[in-house]
Parts: sequence; C-alpha cells; structure tokens
Amino acid sequence: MSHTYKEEREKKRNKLHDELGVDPYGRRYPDVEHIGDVRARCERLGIQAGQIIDDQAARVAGRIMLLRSFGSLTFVTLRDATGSIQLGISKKAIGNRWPVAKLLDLGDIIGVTGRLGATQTGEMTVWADNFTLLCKSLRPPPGKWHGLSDVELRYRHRYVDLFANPEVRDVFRARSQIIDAVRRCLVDRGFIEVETPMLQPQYGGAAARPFVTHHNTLDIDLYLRISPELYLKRLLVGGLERVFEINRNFRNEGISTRHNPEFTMLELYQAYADRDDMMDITEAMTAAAIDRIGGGYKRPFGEHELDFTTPWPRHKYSDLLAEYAGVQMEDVAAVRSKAAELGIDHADKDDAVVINELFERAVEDHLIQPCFVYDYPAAICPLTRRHPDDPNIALRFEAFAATMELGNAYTELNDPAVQRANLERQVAGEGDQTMAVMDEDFLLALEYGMPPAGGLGVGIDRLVMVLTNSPSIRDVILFPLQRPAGKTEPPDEQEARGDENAKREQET
RNA sequence: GGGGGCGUAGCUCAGUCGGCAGAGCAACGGCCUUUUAAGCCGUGGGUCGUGGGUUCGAGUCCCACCGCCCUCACCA
Repeated sequence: MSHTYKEEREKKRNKLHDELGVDPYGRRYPDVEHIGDVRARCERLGIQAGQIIDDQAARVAGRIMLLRSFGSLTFVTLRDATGSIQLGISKKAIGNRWPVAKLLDLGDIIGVTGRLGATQTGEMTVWADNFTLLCKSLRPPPGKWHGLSDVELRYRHRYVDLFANPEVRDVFRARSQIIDAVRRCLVDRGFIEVETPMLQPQYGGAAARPFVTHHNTLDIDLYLRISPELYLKRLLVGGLERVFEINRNFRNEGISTRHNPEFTMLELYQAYADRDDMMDITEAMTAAAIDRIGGGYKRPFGEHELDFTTPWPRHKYSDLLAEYAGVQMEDVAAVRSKAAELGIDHADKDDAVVINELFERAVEDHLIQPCFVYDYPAAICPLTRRHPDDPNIALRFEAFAATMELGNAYTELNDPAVQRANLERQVAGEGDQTMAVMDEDFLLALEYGMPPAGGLGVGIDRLVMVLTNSPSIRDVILFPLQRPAGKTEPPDEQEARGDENAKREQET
C-alpha cells in the first residue's frame, strides 16, 4: 500500500506541529457552551438569513462531522454530546489561522469562538473568529451518510459506533437514566444500596454454570457470582430490612440476542413484604424509568407495541399452561405426553422440570405484553416459600415482556429446615451439578432468623432492551463479549505490531 | 455444540455463465466566500476473511479453518 489514511493525516499532524507551531492534541478548553444550548439561543434570537449578530458570542467544542470547503470559506458541522451546529470559518475572519484551518479533517476535535448568525439559506451558524485544534484524528471516520453499520465493527470498535451513530448514544443515555430512575425509586422507598461479593468461594442463588478463577495468595478457586441472592438475604438477617444491589452477574452459558455472559442484575429484598408487593415495585420502577426517558407507556418493540400501563395483567402459571399447551399442570401424564409431542426429552426429568420446559416451549412466546406469571411449580423453586394451601405451588412470579423474562420474584423462604431440605434435594439432583454445594453459612444465617420478605430480581439489560426498542442485548451493553478479533484490525496496525515483534526478537 | 446466512477499497455496497476487481462517499492535486451528503476537473487506493483444491484461468466452484449475524439447545 503506497499510502494510508493514517499516514496522510500523520503528515498533516507533523506539518501542524513542525511548521505551524500548533499542538495537534490541544489542552484544556474551558467555558464551552453546549451546542444544544447555542441552538436554543439562536431560536430565541430569531436570526434572519444573512444576519450576523455582533454581540452574541459563542464558544463551543466538538468533533467535526462534515466539512464543506469553498476555497477561502469552509463550513463545518460540529457535534458535541448535545447536538450539532454549523460553523463558518473564513480566511478573511481567521487571518493567520487559515493555514491551520485548511488542515482540518473529518473527525478532528476543535474548539471555536465566534458570533452567532445565519447563512443566506437561514442555517444557524457560529461564524468563527478563532478556533483551536484540540485533537487531530488519525483515522478516517465512517462514511457520513451510512455511518458504521457492520455490527461486528460496531461492537468491536464501539467508540466509533458511538460518535458515528448518534442514536447509539441515545440508547446508552437512556440506559443511564433508567438505572438512575430505578435507583431513586428504591431509595425513595427506604431501600439502601449495598455491594456483595462478586468473587465467591461457593456460588448459588440460581441455576447456572459459573466462571471459575483463582486467588494466588490464598491459593483457592473462586467463582464469579451467578447471583447475589444468598448474600443479600444474610443482610435481611442482619437487620437491613430493605436492601438492593445493581451489579454484574456472570454465567458461563451460551450467548444470544438476550444473553451476555456478564449482565447487570437488580436484586432487592424487603422485609415483612411478599411476592405481591414485589409486583407493585416492579410496576413502579418500570413506570419511573419510562417517566424519566419519556415516550409514554405504549412503546414500540419490533413489530409490536408494548403497553406498560399499570397494573400489568397477572396470569396464573397453570392457567397459561392450560391455555397454550392444553394440559392441566396436575395431570402429569398429559404434561409428559404434550412435552413428547413438542419434542422435549422428558424421560429422565423430574415432573416439575418437564412442566417448566413445556411452559417455556408452549407459553413464553405468547407473552408479548408486559405481564406477571405467578404460582410456579414448587420443585423448581428451592428458595421460595410454598403456597399455604398447596405445597406443590411456590409463591413466585416472573415478569415478562416481548417474550423475555424481565424479572423474577419470590415470597422468600425463611424456614431453615425447609431451605436445607430443598438445597439438599438440589445438590443430590441427578446430573444437575449447577446448584453446587450447600452454603452452610447461609443456612446458619437462616437459623438465626430471617424476617419474612419479598425478593425481586430484574434483568436491567433486558429492561433497557424493551424500553429502548433494542432487539439484541448487545445493543444495550457497551462492550458485549466477542471472541478475540482475527483480522478485523486495520492492516497497518498488524504490520506495526509485527515490526515490534520482529524488533523484540532481534533484541533478545 | 447443531442448523442457516454473511465476510470485496477507510465506510456503504455492486460484481452476471469461471475470463483485465467496480461504484458512491472518503482520500490526494486543482478551481471556488453562503454550502447543507456542496459542486466541477483530475489522480491514487485491493492479502476479494485465512489456507488448500479443481481449472489454461477462481471474488465466483469444492474442502478446511477464522470471525460475525440469525436460529435451536443451555440460561435470565
């Protein structure tokens, strides 16, 4: 390759530094005004086409997104976090800075002072009287029209995705607002936020395979947590009556549009409450998040419109099974027959496991609108209190939207003997090592006494998905896990690294 | 892990039956003080994901591998 974009820009950078005495990487540029605010000011002033208002100064900074050059006059579209605005940079107004202006490229970051005005076509414009190069970009940005659409490059080079595709920033801004709204909602209800171990000597609180790591000094294996549940319940024992944690869980399972190996989970526990209180909190948190990001309670998601207006419909698990699978939950023979009909391998599985697989296969695809599904088979709910009238039913619900499980809640089990029996059954469970070993300290805590409580887990990533109309969980996680890149890096980078390796080999 | 699809210039994409690897934008050189994806003239730019194979000849056909997307399984 005779030349590259990078080399072309490096020549400009060197010329700026060596011949024009300009620092290509700038420095502090204080007292800038948000471009969004400048635009608002222009609107208020009602500037007429062709007018320049001498006493309306502006000072902005951002990245050059578009350049239109007319010899001695250049129009720049400058963008910051709040929006974009046109700059007019003319040789006449800039004077001896003009040679620097001619070396500006798409993607450069500059600061500008000037006066507000409008061009002959009425476009609001900052007419520059000075500008400062704050960072010379050495890489060409993606095309100005199509942006960056290759999903692999978008995830691997998210920074490019973010500045090239403004709607991506909107999603992550919404994510921040959603989390903030959820957090405030809980704090306002008297919850305190806590942090419990991510490195756990034993894992538990969910059925999933963990990541294993090792602590060198202690010389022990540790697990990246699959759930904070057993620690948060210890806090209930300790008298922290309303606690929540928003943090990462790690599950060593498959990756899909709705699963990332690390994902953000909200878990909360409220003493003296129960499952039904958790439904109210789920609705309240979601409503708070929607109020915060705007757009109303009826929201598009793919082909559908999801209606988050509260209260959400509440469906009994067994009723849905009857409706969509055509079987009564208690009729084990019918359940197994239907499961076999749907191709579910059920021979060696517990009744409740088969029921749940049938539910997942036959029912979940129908759960488009936000809703709660309650009263789960007890055998798949080892941490949940039993229904007082039916020991085969657990006081659990899951919240669904767009066929995805958004949340999971229990009336928590606080009987240490029942809890021990349930966990022993899990540990002994045929071939299902995922529930792992007994957490004796957790059981000890229950023996000291845990107040009756409601507990709730909400998959934050999925909540963000349904509220931002994002079809893939990777669209709401800034850096989703990718296999290490092969040849996706620019070739000159690889050459550079190869050269370094060669040098290192020569030196040794 | 199974099934399906995709990978061509910096970006977005064409590439027919196997016959000289293309376009727009971007870049470089030139003209241009009111453009809105500015325009006009000119120029350069390719490991066609990687490696094999078939063939006189492969971006194209075959095989293997790598990566990504969708889907199923597992899970939330």
